[in-house]
Amino acid sequence: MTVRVRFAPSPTGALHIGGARTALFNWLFARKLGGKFILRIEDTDQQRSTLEANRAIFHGLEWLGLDWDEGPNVDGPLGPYYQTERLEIHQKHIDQLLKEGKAYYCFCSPEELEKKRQEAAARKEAPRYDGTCRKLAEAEIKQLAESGKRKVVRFLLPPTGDTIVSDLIRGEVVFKNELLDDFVIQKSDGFPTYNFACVIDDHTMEITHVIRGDDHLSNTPRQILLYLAFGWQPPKFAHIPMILGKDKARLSKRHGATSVIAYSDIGYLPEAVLNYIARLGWAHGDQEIFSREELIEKFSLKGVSKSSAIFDTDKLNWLNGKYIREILPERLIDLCEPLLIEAYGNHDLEYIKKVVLAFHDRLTLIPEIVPLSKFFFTDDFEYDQKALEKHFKTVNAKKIMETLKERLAKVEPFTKDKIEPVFKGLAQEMDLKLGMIIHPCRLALTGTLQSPPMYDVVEILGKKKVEERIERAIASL
RNA sequence: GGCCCCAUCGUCUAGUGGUUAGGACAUCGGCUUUUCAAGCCGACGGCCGGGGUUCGACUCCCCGUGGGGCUACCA
Repeated sequence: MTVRVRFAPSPTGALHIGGARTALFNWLFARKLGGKFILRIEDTDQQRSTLEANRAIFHGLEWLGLDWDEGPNVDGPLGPYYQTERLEIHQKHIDQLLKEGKAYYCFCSPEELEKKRQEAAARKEAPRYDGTCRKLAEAEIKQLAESGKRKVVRFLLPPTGDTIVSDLIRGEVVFKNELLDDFVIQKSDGFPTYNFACVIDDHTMEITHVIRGDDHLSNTPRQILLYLAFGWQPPKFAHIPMILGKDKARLSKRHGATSVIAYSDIGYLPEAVLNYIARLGWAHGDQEIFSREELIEKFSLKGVSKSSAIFDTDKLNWLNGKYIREILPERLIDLCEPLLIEAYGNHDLEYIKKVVLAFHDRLTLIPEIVPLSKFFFTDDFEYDQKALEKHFKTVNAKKIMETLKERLAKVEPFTKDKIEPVFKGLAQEMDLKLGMIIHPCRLALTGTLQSPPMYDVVEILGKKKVEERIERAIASL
């Protein structure tokens, strides 16, 4: 039997980091085993589901390169792939349970239930549904229904016994049926609840492995009971650990960027994010860097850990820097160019390319190039105060700069291999350490003490700018 | 409250009864260099606590503690 897994987000917000990792593990599992990766949108919450969130989820998955074999926009034999388009299927199964006496109508209002819950809590009892409507007679049901009273459908649970979840990551987890209550499977708006729709859809879509967040483990016995009620074979389950924020609380907006797309906006590369989240809760020996192909090759549920993981931006940053250093120059240029144009207006593309390449090795996040390269695009910069004290207020600073200016004026063509000897020759003639020339020069040209290698900067800036800036420096000496 | 899951450096993790408990990020130091990064080398730093089991426990069992989850007409 071929493996079929699914990622089943609800479109109530952007694709967040946790969801992305769940999607990734499912995707890797399918790709590794030559199975199918299915995307199903669980949009049965009419209040919270939005079209925008739906698009955001696609966008996030696409950015990470997690393509689905069946799902929205990719027809498959077992669709549709929006849960709300499967309502007849759900209804049919609701009816079946009702008919078989495995489910029943409940007319208790939310207010009544809430009141009972509070009372139970006050008595320090578990807030479980008390089964009021379980014993309703046929005639009563009919009458209540005809009176237009809102109703839900509840699943009738076996009152005793154990339900065992056989989890691929956690082993066997035993739940006592008596601790569960008759949960709602169809809401008063006629929509199925999560636990029900999930089971019906997973079964009818022939899902073989349910790989999902740890937060669903406690829901699993309810779902298994449903499978059993239908006489179905449950899929295999694998509950992966959650991702937490620095404060060990579940990752949320409070922790800053949580949506995958936010990471794109901040300047992370999709391969870095992919690599990072793959390693959150999963390991393959000591290896840290994995290409997409390696991930597919090496992924296994056996490597998934049981404990939750804290999201560590520092490590993500390190990975991102590593990936940036490895990407093709053309790609880096494509990434940086719009940011530079936005910040500094239009400039010659060739010039922009040279600037970008000068910073290729020194970026952790793409947008860092904007402030770092400021001096390449504007004369409007101040000298760093401390640097000024150190490198401009030396006895022969003026002499050095004047001589440097004269010499550079004669360089032709103005390329770094012609520029370098000027600096070195000058140092030798004046019996100075090279730094004595380079430091003030860097300060004159960039206003700072940090820049790409000096000769590169001089060349890229060009003869005219270099002269102007050295003059400006001399004037301030 | 009840039930469930989890527990190795600050963080991500390797480990599967006998190891100097390994790697990575971060931090700190050194080297290199025209600066800053990068890179290389090194340092710091960990088996949550208590009981068992065993010749021997990070590893197995129990209890505690801590963290997380579920307990919705959310998913």
